[in-house]
Amino acid sequence: MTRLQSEIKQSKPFRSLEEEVYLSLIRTTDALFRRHEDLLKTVDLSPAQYNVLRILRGSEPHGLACKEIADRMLTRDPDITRLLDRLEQRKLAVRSRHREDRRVIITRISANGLELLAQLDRPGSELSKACLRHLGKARLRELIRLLEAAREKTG
Amino acid sequence: MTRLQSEIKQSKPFRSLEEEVYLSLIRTTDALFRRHEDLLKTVDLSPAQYNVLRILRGSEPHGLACKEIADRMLTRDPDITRLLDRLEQRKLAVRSRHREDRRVIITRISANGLELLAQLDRPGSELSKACLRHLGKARLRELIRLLEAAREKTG
DNA sequence: TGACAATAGTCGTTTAAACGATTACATTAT
DNA sequence: ATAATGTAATCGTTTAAACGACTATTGTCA
Repeated sequence: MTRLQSEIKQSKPFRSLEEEVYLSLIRTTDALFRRHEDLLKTVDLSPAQYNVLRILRGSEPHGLACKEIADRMLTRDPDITRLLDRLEQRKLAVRSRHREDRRVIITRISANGLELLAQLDRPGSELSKACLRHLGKARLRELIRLLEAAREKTG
Repeated sequence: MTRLQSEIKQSKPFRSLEEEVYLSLIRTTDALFRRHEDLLKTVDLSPAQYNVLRILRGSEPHGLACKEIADRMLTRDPDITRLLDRLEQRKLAVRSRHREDRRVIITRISANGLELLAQLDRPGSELSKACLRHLGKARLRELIRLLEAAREKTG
């Protein structure tokens, strides 16, 4: 009986190693994700909003088009427009139309947005460390290698 | 420049190995998750609904209380009631009140539900394999070990 | 040039996720 | 016995996710 089996109180063995890896990935990621979500809730941000703000900070001072933001996100979002609407309403981002290609809207992070991110940098970093530091550098590096290898065939 | 950095077109290095692992987990899991979601969409099931159906199949012939279902889920769901409502409406599950403790509702998977799951077993298993088989047994086992170790401090 | 296709972003609508409050029943302690 | 506490599940409401249709602008090519 594997550890994951007992965690989810499953009596039957997994169909395959591949399936066990997939389920283990979901469970591990969800556990970490929830804790980060809790942190973000303290400032009323969703993980996707936080992700976009960090992308925008990284693209300063030029800003990015919607589609470019979508490409950079960790998880796919089907409606960037309204996500940006909410950030703009809260004055965390600013939008403006591109001069040359008037189809494009350029979004930049605002001073407020930068401030909010700055406030989250330390606790976010500490949280990841608190959850994963016990693995040690060697195993962390190995995990990164394996995850990259796992993504190879996912399109 | 790491692989994940170029995938998300990030110019700055990660703050720490722990943070890189966390982001890599999200990206890897999301990629696999999406493909499974697409499969489930063909029969109009959400991943959470599918998860519950499999839990219920595993608990046959006794069925489970709501809280027990919640405990076994891969991801936390804040409203099992309505998730089960939908399964019941579609005749994939059946609910009945516990005789001894009348607070408890026991849910069981229906014949329809079992049939639907049976129909998904093969393609689901094939999908995981298609995404991960290239790692080989040794690396799959190593990945499982590392993921279990990663979950140790996540509560 | 002018029709047609491609691209960028937005919007309408349906559905479900999330949160808190609430009901119903069981258990415990006094 | 009964009040208080705990537990199981449900429900009301707000908000956002998801999907497809739609508008606006640019690019292509006969």
